[in-house]
Amino acid sequence: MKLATWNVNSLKIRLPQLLDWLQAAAPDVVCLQETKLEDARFPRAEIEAAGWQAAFAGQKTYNGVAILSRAPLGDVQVGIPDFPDEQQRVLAATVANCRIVCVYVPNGQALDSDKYAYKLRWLDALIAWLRDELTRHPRLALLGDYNIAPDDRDVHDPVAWAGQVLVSEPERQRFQALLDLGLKDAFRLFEQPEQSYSWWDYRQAAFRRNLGLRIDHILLSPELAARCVACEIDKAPRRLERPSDHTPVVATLNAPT
DNA sequence: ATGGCGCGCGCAGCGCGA
Repeated sequence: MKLATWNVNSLKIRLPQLLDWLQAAAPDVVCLQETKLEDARFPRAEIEAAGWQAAFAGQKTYNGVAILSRAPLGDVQVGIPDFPDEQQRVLAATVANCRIVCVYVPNGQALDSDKYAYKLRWLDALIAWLRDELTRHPRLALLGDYNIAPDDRDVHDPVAWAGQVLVSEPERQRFQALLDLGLKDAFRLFEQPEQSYSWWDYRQAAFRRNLGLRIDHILLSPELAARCVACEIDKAPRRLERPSDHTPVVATLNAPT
């Protein structure tokens, strides 16, 4: 089973690329972020015609998450329980006996911003919810745009980025708190190329120069981590015309024994 | 040189992302 996450930065613009990528990469479950579409405008027909089930929770202009699956999606849940939020950033569903949680973590903008305080509160609520959720779902995968580069090796220029949003210590502590729940960073279960990133700024020819950050992650509960045989960043979509600034991350799991 | 690009909205130029 292949699980994937991709921040598409507008599903309206990226739909043709997404459909091509689904065909080429052949994942089983895909979590999307920044769809930027109201539910009434979600391209359900095109996605279903390509052979996918879809659950989605969107809004106009900002945010928006979706889960696509070859197999039926059950127990769809929008948002973090007991954390009222107008921003559509969380979607969970059960697929093939696994709980899939799709997240678009707030960016935070800057350390002195209200948005940063919201990011930390949001992450605390996510952690508390997942602690509980893991007791109910031993097979759980948390996929998405975390807007956190967990380690200096996930940053092209750690000195320039030191202390800034996406790499600050409070954010990294929240990422560690997710690992402390027993979740494993699928990408780091394996030997990886140096300077592996999942996002590059549109400016400064950042992709060509590989000035990126690794901020899109797949975290797996122990039971799923034990079945994980590969995790890769797929840079191919970033080379296309009008790409998303993020690129997909894919984890491959063996069938349960 | 704090911009630089791309997106949505909506029809000019701004807010936002990371």
